[in-house]
Amino acid sequence: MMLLAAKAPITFWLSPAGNDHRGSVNLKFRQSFLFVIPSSKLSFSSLAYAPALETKSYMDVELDSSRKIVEFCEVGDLKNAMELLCSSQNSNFDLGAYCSILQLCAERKSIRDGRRVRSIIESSGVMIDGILGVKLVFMYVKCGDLKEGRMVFDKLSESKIFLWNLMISEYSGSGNYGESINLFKQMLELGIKPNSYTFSSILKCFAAVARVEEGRQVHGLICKLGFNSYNTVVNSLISFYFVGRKVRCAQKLFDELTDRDVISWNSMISGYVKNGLDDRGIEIFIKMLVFGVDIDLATMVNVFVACANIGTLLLGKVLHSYSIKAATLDREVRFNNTLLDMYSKCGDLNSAIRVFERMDEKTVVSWTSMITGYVREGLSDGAIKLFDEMKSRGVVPDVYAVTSILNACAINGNLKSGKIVHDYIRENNLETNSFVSNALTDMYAKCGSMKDAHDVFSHMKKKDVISWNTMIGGYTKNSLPNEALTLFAEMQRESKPDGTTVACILPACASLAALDKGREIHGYALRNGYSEDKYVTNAVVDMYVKCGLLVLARSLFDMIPNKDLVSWTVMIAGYGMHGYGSEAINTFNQMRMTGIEPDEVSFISILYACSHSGLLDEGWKIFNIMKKECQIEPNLEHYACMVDLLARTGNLVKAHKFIKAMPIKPDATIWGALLCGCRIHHDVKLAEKVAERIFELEPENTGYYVLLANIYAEAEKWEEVQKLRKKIGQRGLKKNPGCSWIEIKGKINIFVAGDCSKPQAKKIELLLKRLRSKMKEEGYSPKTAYALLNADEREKEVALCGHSEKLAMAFGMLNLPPGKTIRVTKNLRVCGDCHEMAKFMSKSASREIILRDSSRFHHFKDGSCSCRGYW
DNA sequence: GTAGGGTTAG
Repeated sequence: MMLLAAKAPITFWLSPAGNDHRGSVNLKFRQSFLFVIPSSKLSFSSLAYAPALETKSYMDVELDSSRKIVEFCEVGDLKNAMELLCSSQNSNFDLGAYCSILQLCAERKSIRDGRRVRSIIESSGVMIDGILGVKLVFMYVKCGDLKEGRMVFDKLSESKIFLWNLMISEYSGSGNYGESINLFKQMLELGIKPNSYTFSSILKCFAAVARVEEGRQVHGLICKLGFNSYNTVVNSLISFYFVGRKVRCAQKLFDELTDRDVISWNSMISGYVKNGLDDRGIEIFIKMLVFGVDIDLATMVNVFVACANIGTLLLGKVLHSYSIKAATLDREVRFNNTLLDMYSKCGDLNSAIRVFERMDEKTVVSWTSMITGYVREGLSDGAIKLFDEMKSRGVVPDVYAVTSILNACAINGNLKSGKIVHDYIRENNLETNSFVSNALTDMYAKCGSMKDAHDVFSHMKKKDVISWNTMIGGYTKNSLPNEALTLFAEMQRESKPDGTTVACILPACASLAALDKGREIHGYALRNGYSEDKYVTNAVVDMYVKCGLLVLARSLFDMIPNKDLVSWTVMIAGYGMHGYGSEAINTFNQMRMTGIEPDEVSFISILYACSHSGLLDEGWKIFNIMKKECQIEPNLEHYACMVDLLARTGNLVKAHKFIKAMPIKPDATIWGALLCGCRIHHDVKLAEKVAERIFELEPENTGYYVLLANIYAEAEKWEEVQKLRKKIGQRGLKKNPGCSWIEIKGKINIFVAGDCSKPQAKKIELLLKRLRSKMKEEGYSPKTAYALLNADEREKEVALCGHSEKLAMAFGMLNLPPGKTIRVTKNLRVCGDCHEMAKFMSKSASREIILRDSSRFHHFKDGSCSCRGYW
């Protein structure tokens, strides 16, 4: 006795008598037993014991062992079958034994045993072909090794239709539809006749890769070969046509099918539901009941999905009780998952919770559906709690659960929870999934942390269009339009922007008043067929409104065939911004006449429009409509509009009273609106009172200190101005620097107050000086109060000349062709002196100037401004 | 006999 190999598992030869027969190989092979003992079990005692094993002649062993292996396999005892196969090595086990054991390996998905069986067969010299080939391929594909299975399949001298079908369905199951189709074509070329199994598998493949035309040809072949009366084949055809959106073809096949089974009915319901025709799906279901067809799990799952899509809670409830009475489906986890999802989508979270709590078995899908239900109801905290509970119960979150909870954190702005989820994602390597990393980016963006968002985004190996859109939209919504535009330019080099990209980037153009860029993107949307998308059209109108092209915006708005609430709101807000209050009201009334009722946002737009046009009575009327006709409780923003309206129109005392009578606690914005009014109507006393309240509420907001300082300056109370300046300095507050910009030939030129470093600075200075002296000649005097410096008039005048909006306007005069409208945007409110100068410029140079400040638009033409003082 | 058609979430 001796060891032949030292590697695990150790194989050694043992002669029946314990003698070494190595001298005669053939003899030894026939008369020996092959032992395969794992090295860990190899010990002196087992070696010592081995020679004492009972021995028989090889013929007896072979018959006995084959029969015994089959018997072991029949009772499912793979362990003993394997032990016997391995321990009694001989070349002549019968095929039945090999087949049985390969079959069992396949059922148990034990590729290790399967491979061992294969090596034993091969070392015994038996050819792998015929039935053995079939079994071996079957074993490999069932154990998940499609590649090895294919290699064996390719070597077989001839293959029965069964194996072709097996390979086709396995490739299809692993998502490799192309290879399934290749095999199908190959078998047709070889003259192998497909059967009903082939057709039902292959139709799914043609549907999955949307090769509808080829699928139709297969339909032709089915008819030619006479398989068009097989219900399995027709059922597959029905599904195929539904996937290809050929609803009528599917219905026709169903109508002509005499031998309908439950799957035929279910296919019809599911097909209609997947084509968005939920009503038709439910109709089929009702017919099914009328015909007395027994429903099953798939029926109810489809029907609940239809109810969820329609949002018909009542029908959902009826069907819930029906299905419990008709069958015992409510123990099925899939049934309950769909059911609770239906309840939550129909807005009945409590019923969903009841279903959830009664479930014996809860899978990650059940938990995810509940989490999504909570998110849907805006209960993000509850969603986060559920997620933690799920984890503590040992349910492992998958990609869906993680994206759903990230969505909850995003909606809630809960950065802390979001970061904990991110840690979990990192630990479990889920970041490689693009859904997860897109959801992570979105969560960070919605929580306002664009740095973290960019971190996730930049580490993504594969960025899809959603990744780009999320990031660009994130920058836009976080008021970082320049970053959005830079990323958009980068995206154009690496990926193709879609309609969503356009809808995400246009607000950035709007906020920068980057008209040329906006036009370019609008053109891109038109060329690529995105201009039908309602998000795009609304964003286009909004962009033109905010870039000052109100007339164009209106004509594009008129061309929108199905205006939704957002379209109307954009237009109303547009009129408001440009000071066309009565047009805003007309549009508002038109909207209501078409049956669209305003929401909170559109009320803000219309109230804002009234206040910027001084329409006091109309504003009040709308404020009352909001409460009485639309049952919308006004929020802080609505109150702020009303205070603004009262204060602007000079009703300062009324405004003050209105604030005191508010049912909700006023914030700094409300008092700020009153403070603005105090400035317009020069009420220093009230201003001081109001400012005191504001400084308590928002001590860090520099804007209000500046506003009060302006009020003092206009009243020439220089001491007070000085005090306030000191206060600002002590608190370490810095005045937000005024900055204006103008786009020329697509390039945005930014000017900061007093900035002399710009190109053409000398020319600009000269132009402004000339204009100033001309203004003086015609009787204008500079509004030096706006200079806010306790200096002499001459110095103030110099300071005024450095205002950013003047620099930008002058730059426009110098660089735009004569007659072309000058469009300037400013980050703060326009200064009174600049406002005067713009009026003058528009007249003396006969040029329209459109100035957008942080509050509204000013159209200057022939020496007057559209704001008529309301700003 | 082994293979096929309908089944929940973002």
